[in-house]
Amino acid sequence: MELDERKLKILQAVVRNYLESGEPVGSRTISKYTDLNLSSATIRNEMSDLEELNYIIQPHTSAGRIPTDKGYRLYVDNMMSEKVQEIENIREELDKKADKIEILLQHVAKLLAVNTNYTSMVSKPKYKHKKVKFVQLSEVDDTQLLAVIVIEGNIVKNKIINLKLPMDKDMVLKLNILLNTFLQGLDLTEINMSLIQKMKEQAGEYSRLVGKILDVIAEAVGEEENLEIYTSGATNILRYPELSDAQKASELLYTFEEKDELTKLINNTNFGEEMQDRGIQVYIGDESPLQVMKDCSVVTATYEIEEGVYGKIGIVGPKRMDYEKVVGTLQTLMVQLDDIFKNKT
Amino acid sequence: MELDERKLKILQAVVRNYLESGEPVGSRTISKYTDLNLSSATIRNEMSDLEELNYIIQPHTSAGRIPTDKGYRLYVDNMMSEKVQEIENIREELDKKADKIEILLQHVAKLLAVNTNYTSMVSKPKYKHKKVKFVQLSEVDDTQLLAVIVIEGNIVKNKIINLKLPMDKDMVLKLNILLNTFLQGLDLTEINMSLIQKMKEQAGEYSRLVGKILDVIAEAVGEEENLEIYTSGATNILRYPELSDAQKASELLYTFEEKDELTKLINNTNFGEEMQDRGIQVYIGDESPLQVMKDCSVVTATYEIEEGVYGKIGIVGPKRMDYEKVVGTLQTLMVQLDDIFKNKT
DNA sequence: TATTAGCACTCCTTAAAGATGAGTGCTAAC
DNA sequence: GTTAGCACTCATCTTTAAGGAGTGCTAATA
Repeated sequence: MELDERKLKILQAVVRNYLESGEPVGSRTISKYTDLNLSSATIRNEMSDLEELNYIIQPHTSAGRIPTDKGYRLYVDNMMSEKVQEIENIREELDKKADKIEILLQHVAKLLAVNTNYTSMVSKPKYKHKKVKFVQLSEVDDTQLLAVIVIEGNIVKNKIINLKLPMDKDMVLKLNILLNTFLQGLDLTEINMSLIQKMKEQAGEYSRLVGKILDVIAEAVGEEENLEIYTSGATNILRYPELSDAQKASELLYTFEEKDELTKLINNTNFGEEMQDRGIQVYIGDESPLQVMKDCSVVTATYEIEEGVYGKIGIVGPKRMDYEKVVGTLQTLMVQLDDIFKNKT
Repeated sequence: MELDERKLKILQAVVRNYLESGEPVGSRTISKYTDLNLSSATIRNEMSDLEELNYIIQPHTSAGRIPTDKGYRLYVDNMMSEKVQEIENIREELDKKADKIEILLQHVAKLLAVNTNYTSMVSKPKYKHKKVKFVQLSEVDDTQLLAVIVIEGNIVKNKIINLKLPMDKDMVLKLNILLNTFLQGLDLTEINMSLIQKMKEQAGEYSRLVGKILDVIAEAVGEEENLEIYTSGATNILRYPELSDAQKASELLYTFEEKDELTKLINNTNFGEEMQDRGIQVYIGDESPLQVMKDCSVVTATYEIEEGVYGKIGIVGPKRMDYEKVVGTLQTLMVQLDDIFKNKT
């Protein structure tokens, strides 16, 4: 059975109302709230139908209705097709901080949390198949070497290496040439055992040092792998009574504190269901990849900082989330971020 | 009026008991709990005295007693003088991660939180009057320069600088020499305008580049200034009913999420009241420098990673904190950290 | 036929009213 | 100085009742 215009409007009214109040909404409220000019009795009949169709549900007899996951879903799908455009001046805020990507992202997270009153999370972009761009050893002092590695995306890693014996200046130069000749332009998977063997041979007595440096490279690249996540506004969940009972709140907050669970969310790119614009995905209740969030809704968006290098931004809140605002904000943010990254490069 | 042995023992019993249960403790409980072999009636008389002296208090008539801040204070002071020594094998845990100081400290925070079931925080050590140890410019490619700065304490900072025109290799070399000659061994306050002027003169057409690099240095050092704080186990506060009502919990959690308030705690080194060993300080209730923590107790300890370079570790929990354990754990931890830093340098 | 008014009914929420019990203070006896 | 005993207080828990929001159904209406 298809929903006619009127049922749709009523459903929408129920959802909207519930978003604001968090209380089950009754027929009389809808009757007044909408411009349908129908009596509560008529609404009741329609609501009864909607309940039968599993879009809304009564928490108990003689209570108003609240949307089911299916109801939210319909609402979201419907709403998404409408043009949402709130050009905000988020941009200004961002420009100030656009210097270091970590700080920028942390800032983005905060901005989102403050703007929406939900919890936000931002993942650091994942560089895949990063190539080594540049390697350099320098003497800091007699017994300390500094190894600097630049990989694609201008990620710079460094490590201090302690030496037992002072090193010849010429040797440092030689090693530098050796390292760069061998490694430049290579991707981590291409640095294999036979290559390492060759390098060590050429390094002669310093073969152990070369080994160490390669370790640093591996570590540097690897570190980037286990993707970092920045969160903000975790305490916002306490604003919503339906999430803030001791048990749930505690679990949720713990998840945000520990963060490692969140990677599941970030990695869950379900291309099939992906939304049209900018990869915005909405998970409602059980749809979420995370069990702890079964009473929440999660909205994620993908941002791209350069070809093939992307990260995710997410909002976690109660099911009665203000989807319009969240999706709108995320969309604007995506545009802004795009801009910033384009102009930067 | 001085407390006699027996009163002290009773007070101690009240505190201990309350630490465990979180409930007001009655006379009968004490009568059984201690080895004083006194009837509950006697205990009642003594408790009545203790109440008059403001060491304990009744939340309401016909309830047991709970310690006042003053009572806790006496307990802590008394307990601290006793030798607490629980050599734990925290060490093992730490060694694994002792690589990057950020990771180490984060790990310390987590370890503490897990071990104590309270919330922990660790501040990154503050390097004062850091001297520039080494500066290096390298060409990454035609239009990108990499500036690396090593400052005392082996803190490495780097920044990619985009060039409009490719740069001569010789020039890079020259600039490197220039930078190092001028800057090595200098402290930030010593890099003044006249010095900068001189350097720019010598750099000729690249004076703007020198300016940029100096900016990077300033930024690098400055960044280190606003001290970072790592926290762990913030959700632990929800374990304690007296802290976990919506209002308090929310404020506390927010404080831990935002962190910037915490600097007040970290910076509050009150040398007057400092504890004998290793600068352990205990703030009970209102004694805390932070208003939000007026219902908590805070224990902080200072660690030193090298002469004059120190950071702080803190534990925040309910007033009925297991002071013995916390102080003990902190002491052990201090020893371990000392060890690690000594061996590393 | 679709809409609406009216009414009985359900069941959550809140408040009030006991019942319970832990713990005290006091007194009198040991 | 210590202790047993007992009346008394007051939070907490349980029960009960009142209130009210909202529904479903039926019958009347346009």
